[in-house]
Amino acid sequence: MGKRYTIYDIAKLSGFSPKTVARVINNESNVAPATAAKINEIIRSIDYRPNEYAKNLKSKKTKVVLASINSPREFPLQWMQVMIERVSLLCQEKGITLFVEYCYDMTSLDKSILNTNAGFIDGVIVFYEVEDDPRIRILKERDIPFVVFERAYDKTVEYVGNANYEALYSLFSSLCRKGLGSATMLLRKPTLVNTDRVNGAINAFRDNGKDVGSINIVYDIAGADEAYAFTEEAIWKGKLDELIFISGDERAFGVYRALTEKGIRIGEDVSIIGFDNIPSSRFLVPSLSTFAPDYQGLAESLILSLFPEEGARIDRLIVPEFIPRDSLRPALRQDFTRT
Amino acid sequence: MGKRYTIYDIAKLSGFSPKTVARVINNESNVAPATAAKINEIIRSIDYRPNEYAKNLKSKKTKVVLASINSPREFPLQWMQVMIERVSLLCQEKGITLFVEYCYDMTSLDKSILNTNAGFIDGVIVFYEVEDDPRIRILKERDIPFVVFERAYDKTVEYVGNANYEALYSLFSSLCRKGLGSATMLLRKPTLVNTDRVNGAINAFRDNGKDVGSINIVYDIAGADEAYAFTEEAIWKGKLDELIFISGDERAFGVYRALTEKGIRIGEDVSIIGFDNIPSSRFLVPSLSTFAPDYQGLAESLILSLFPEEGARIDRLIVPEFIPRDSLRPALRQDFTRT
DNA sequence: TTGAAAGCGATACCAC
DNA sequence: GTGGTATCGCTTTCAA
Repeated sequence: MGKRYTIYDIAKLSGFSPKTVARVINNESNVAPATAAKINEIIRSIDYRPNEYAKNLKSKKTKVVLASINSPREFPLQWMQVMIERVSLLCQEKGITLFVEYCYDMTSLDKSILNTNAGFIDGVIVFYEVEDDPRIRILKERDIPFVVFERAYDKTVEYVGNANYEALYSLFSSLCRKGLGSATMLLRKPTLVNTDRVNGAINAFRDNGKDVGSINIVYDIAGADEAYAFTEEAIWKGKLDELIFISGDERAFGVYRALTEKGIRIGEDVSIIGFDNIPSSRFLVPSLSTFAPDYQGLAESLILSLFPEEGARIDRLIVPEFIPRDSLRPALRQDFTRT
Repeated sequence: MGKRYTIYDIAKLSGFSPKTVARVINNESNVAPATAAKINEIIRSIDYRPNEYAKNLKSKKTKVVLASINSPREFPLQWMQVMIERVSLLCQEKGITLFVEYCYDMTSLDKSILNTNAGFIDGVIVFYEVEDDPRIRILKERDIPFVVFERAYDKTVEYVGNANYEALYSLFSSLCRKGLGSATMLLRKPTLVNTDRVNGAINAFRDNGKDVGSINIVYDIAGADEAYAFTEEAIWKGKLDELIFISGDERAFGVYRALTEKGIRIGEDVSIIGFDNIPSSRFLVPSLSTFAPDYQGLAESLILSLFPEEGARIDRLIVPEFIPRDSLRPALRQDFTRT
């Protein structure tokens, strides 16, 4: 029961040699159609499935990708899941096997696949890279191909991500032209992703003849709690800017709550913009304006940079689409071309 | 460069036989301490890593678990991500390798790992089982151990999940005693998960001497959009019940929006309860009451039922904790013991 | 306590 | 077109 067949069994059953069976299995040329037909019939009838381990012992055939996720201690952010899902589906299409591994503690990678199974893995996607990321050290040491998602600290390294600078530059340029005078940017850490976003906004202000000092950059907004606390304090101190950009829609919920509690009207007294376009954003009252990353495109570029394909262009920086919604003051909301 | 060492290299380097090297690597007994020390030293110095494929060719040693996710077409729900993260971390601890695979189309599983690599995989966690799930057919055929997350349609099958019936029964009992008279339950499909929830609520009504007819069960609420549309219509028709339970916090956002737009006060005119305890729930205004599943416990039970451990009890049904918040009318909110 | 040799189930190379 | 056989790197069995 449950006996597993091998090519030798098929060889015996068909009367041909194991090599010929292998030829049929791998769709090699130089096999008589009749032979192939006969062997294929047997393969089907016994429900033969090759042994993955044997297949990869002599020569590595199966492509294996590892998605390594340095999970932030906060509740995971939704875009991550969409990203993984897209990557998973793509891998399936291309016959790539996908591991997903979360790691909490960058210092104890001992048991991780990344560290243990060199030679087993053909490519790694590094999510949430940190400065001097030990994962990247290991990957470099072991000569394993990898891509980082979003701009890497390590400049020598390939990455794929949102065109954060361009997105923010173009958004704030447009807003400045419509009369925006001041803004607050709430961000987690001064990561490269965030500094790109900040620089985009600042340069837009400058290039549109506005006072760069009117942009208030605030870091250490780890989650919605901090966003709430910050907003509450800003209201209390009477220091609320015209617009708040907050990195990550999930965090925007904290801003909304603080504002709502204090009776400040979002989309009228103040404008809010998020990033990621999680589905719930549409249902906030008023609906949250945000950037929608091209998750599918990002996934494709990620896989392509691990396994380049003839003639396939890799977009390393993909511009997210701005989705204007009711959280923008009417004056700021106009003239965006929704696609 | 990047030459991979084998046990033969180590044998040569140490002067012992490959078998002795293997003994050391696998911590077998019958090795002289001095021998072990010497060999271990060499292993460390050359940064030896065993070949996974060779290791598993003769006899399967590595445990491989596949998380198979039948992804709903809607944006993925957040609890799924938490679940996977917990499972991933647990696998890491136990030296289990975890694959994650999403599938959209239950009818085209051809390219999936599940279908392709039998013999490679030692256990599967099936998420979002559907009726007559082809995945389960394959798993049974191929004799691959598996668990289903949440109560399975297939009665012959092992599962681990939330104690949905108990959770809803106990909640609604408590609410009935505090005077709840009518309620609406918004659900996606009449899955077993949902019918358990429904039955829990209905029986609580009955056992507390309330009219079971006052519970309004509504299916086909796939996402927040449908929840919004339903609520809007209920308001318009003047048919709003005292309380709305909605399966999945994400969907509750639609209810909130409809209610807010119409000026109906949540937590006063009407009470709302969700399920999943996503972090954003706390930031809704008013904060959303919900059930918090024990994700860690669920992950542990899932892995344990795939690979039972001596003396470890498996909780197949884990009661989620009810988190009362401001979305409950004060009269209904009292007397819950927050833990 | 140690080692020799025979697999495991594919692939690869070279004959025919 | 087809087949023989060495080979991949480890485990297993049995003998010393």
